[in-house]
Amino acid sequence: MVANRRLEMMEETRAKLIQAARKAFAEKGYANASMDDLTAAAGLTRGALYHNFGDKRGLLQAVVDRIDGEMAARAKAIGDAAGDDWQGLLEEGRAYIEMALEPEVQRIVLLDGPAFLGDPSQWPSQNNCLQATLAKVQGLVAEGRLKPVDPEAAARLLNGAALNAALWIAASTEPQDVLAKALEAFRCLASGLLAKAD
Amino acid sequence: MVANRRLEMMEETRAKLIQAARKAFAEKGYANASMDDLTAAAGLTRGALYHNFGDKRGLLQAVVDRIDGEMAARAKAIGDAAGDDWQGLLEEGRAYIEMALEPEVQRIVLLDGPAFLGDPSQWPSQNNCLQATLAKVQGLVAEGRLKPVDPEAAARLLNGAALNAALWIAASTEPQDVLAKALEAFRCLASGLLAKAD
DNA sequence: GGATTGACATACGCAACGTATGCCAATATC
DNA sequence: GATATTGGCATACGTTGCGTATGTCAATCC
Repeated sequence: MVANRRLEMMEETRAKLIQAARKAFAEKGYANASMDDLTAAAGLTRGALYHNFGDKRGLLQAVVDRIDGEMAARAKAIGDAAGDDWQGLLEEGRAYIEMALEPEVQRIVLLDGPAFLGDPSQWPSQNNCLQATLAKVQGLVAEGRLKPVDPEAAARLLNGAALNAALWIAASTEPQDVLAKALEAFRCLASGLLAKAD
Repeated sequence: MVANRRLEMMEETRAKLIQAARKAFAEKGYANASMDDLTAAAGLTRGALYHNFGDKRGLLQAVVDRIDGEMAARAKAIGDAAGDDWQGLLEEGRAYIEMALEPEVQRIVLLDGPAFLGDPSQWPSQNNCLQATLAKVQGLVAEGRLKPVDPEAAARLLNGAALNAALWIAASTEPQDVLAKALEAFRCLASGLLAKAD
């Protein structure tokens, strides 16, 4: 039963480091986060870091994968909850915009991620959020409810629009007000994909 | 006539540093660009840098402002060349996507800029590109050709969509093919803003 | 129960940023 | 026109932080 106690410890170490990194990266940004401070906050040293993640970028990669996965799960749950696929797509967009308001998501996944890891679609995690949106668009195109547009193109542009909306909202002094405007504009843009106006 | 020879020299120094920085930042990224190397390539030392720009971020700021200004000028020229305002908006979007394919623009303005300088709309340069798009959208809304959507919201989401399209294209192995798909999708999305289908 | 593996800590070297200081030419002052 | 002064830029230094090489100790293996 007790299997490998060492592997258990290692998983715990990785979890502690990822947790501390989420906090540090979100607060100071990837570039300004000190690995000494970060590991010390987790009750470890840089030794554990380089042993488990190779280098600083490896840790960022792990953190991004984790958050990206959580985002995709939330978006999928919200999208699936809507009975209608089209409503699901809109809800997913809304969820994406709202999630992007969280400092962790915004700073780590949306700003530092692309800058230090390169284009998100090339990430090993495969950008789960994009995949979720893509699946919905593909379904709607197949049903004929959307114009015969390239599904990947549509999904990517929708995601990009949502991202910028989030950055805008986060920087504004009236987030609620701006959120409403952004969602309305998002609905307008998305409706351009419809085969016929609803 | 000869006015201040020292000020002339200083302008030249600033220009040389900005030029070298454009190259270095585009090739290695902001974080990995060494100020020693960069200034040496310009025939200067870090002394000139800190005297003229304060710090490394100051130089990035100056470079971004410069490129952003050039982009806005090009986009405006292209948009104005179209007789129709709506066509102008689409052309501007196309121009934005295509410009974002240039490594300098992509790496410096779109990736490192937001990561190290924060939200673009907060930049002193005021994000000229966004302003140009915003002006066109405002005009079209006033004419009643677009739905009464918040112009700033629409402009920001359009820009965001274009940006993601560019990242996608740049990372693809078939840029021309992907560019076509992206432009088609962009047209679809934008048409969602129209008061009535054209 | 000794040998070995491996997870993590410790110690070191190096690169790069920012600052303090120095130098020298261009302007100002008389 | 000679001296004083300003300021643009170079030089020198301290500090921080990453990555690697080495050490240590507990958990598994034979």
